[in-house]
Amino acid sequence: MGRGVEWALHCCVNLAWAGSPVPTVRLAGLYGLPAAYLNKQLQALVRAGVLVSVPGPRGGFALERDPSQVTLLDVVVALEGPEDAFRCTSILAAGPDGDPARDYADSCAISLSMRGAELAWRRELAARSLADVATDALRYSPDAADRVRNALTS
Amino acid sequence: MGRGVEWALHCCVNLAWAGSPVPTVRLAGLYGLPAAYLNKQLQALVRAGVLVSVPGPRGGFALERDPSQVTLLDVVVALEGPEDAFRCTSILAAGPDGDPARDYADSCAISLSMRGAELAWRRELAARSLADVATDALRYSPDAADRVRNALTS
DNA sequence: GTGTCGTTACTCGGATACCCTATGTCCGAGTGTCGAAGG
DNA sequence: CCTTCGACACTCGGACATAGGGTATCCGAGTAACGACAC
Repeated sequence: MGRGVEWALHCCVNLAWAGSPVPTVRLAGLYGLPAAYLNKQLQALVRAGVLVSVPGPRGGFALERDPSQVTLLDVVVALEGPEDAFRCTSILAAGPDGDPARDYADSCAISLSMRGAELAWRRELAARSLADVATDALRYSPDAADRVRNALTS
Repeated sequence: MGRGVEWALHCCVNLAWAGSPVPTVRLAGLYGLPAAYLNKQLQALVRAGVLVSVPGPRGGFALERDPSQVTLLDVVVALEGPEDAFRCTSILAAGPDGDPARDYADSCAISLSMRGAELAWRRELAARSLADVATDALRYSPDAADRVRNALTS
């Protein structure tokens, strides 16, 4: 999985705390990340409908929806793509008595097992929203939101 | 995820049906796979203790344990490595009031959520053995085992 | 004082290089098998 | 007929190329803010 996913998740939580648009340079400066590359990830989130971008001075990125309406799965899918990590290429089609024209993704026992595991993974990610994560973070360090807001608006 | 995982899983099920050592060329020939590269994957399975390799004529690869004692997770970990897909690099350490020396993997809410999801994924894979998969496959096409045995010993 | 306009600086967005890992290929070391020769 | 020996063929195992995607960077298009100017 791309490293940009970690950056994007942290940025989304920070944007939830910020409330107003924040430029990429400011977000990247928080953790010393390469701003231009982070920009690329945030663009993908805009295309996926997770963020909105505001051009010009006082512009930047902001959450499109309420933090409780954005799941971790939304962010991961936006950056990694919708296809599963395990790709069934239907190699059974070339096997003994296999039908070269058929798609075995829905009948091959291996494909089904792997897909079941990924489904469990997706279910966990879909059950956790940015708001949940932000709440957990505040439970651990209650003034994190204030510190982030200060750092982003200084 | 590497494409070799799919090949390795199918080969493991076929080896369970074969019972005796099968050379790489024979396994690759079943599905028209590149034999030398498949060999590389099988070597990794040997290093992980999933398969045993027998050199010389009448040699090849065979399962080290009973098919019911090999889980899908064993095969995946052998090829993809034990580390999680999501890598927490503790970028919080560089953030506001972050401790540059600390490892945030066990306290960062994002890291914990992602790890929880991967744990669910691993649990699913660990719950399915090669024997389970083979049984499911036979439920769909009952003579698959015979066909594979014939193709491997012809 | 107020409205208008031009300049400016700031932001995103896409186009452009680079590098590492997955992918694919090849040849050598080791070993069991088979056959022939000898007893 | 049985044993022994030697050559052979087969297999794994690791070392050697290649390609595609993640990673990183830069520059141009567009826009809102700000200040100056005219009324």
